Amino acid sequence: MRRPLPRSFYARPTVEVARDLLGKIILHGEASGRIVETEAYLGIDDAAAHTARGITDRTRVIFGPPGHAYVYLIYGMHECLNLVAEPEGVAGCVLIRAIEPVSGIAGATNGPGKLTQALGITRRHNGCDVTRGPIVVSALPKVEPFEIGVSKRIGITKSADLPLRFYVKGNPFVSRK
DNA sequence: GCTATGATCATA
DNA sequence: ATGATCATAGCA
Repeated sequence: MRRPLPRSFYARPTVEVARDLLGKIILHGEASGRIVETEAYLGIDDAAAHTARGITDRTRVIFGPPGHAYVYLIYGMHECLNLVAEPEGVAGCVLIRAIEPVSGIAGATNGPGKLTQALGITRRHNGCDVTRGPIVVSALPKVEPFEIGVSKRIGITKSADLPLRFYVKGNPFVSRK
C-alpha cells in the first residue's frame, strides 16, 4: 500500500510532476498527509527559481537525480520542502505548499513552512531520496477524482505572473483560494 | 568581510 | 502593513 512512487515519476517535465503530485501521499515517520497544493520552479527561464543562476552549494541537489528532497530555510525561520524533478543534470523542482492531514499530524499544514513543521522535516533531510526514505511519497491505492486549479505562484517577486501553482479545487487545506 | 534579500507566518 | 530572524549570494 505504501509503495513509493518510482523515480521515473519524477524524471519528467517539472510542470507535469507538480500537477501529478496532487493527491499523492507524503509520509515521514508516523506523520502523513495528502498533497493538495504545489508550485513548479523551472531551471531555466524562471528568475524566481533558486536555480536561475546555476549550480551553487545550495542548489546542487536540484541538478542531481530526480526523486530527492530539496529543503531550505527561508526568512530565517521556515523550512520549505521541494521534490526534485527532471532527469539528472537538468534543474527543476516542485515546492509542496500544502497537505491535507492523514495521520499523526499536529498543527496546521496549509502552507510551505507549516507542513514541514507538522511533518518534522528540516534541512537535515536535504538531499534524501524520497523513493527510499525516511521521507516517502506514494500513491493512494484508490483515488477519488478531483478538479485541479491553476494560478500564479505565491510570495515571489520575479516571474510572478507564470501559471505554475496547482491545487485541489475546493480543498479546505490549500493555503489560498 | 559586508550587505541585501527572501518560494513565510503570525500579529495588528 | 509589519516584524521576526538567518542562510545564501553577490560583490568589494
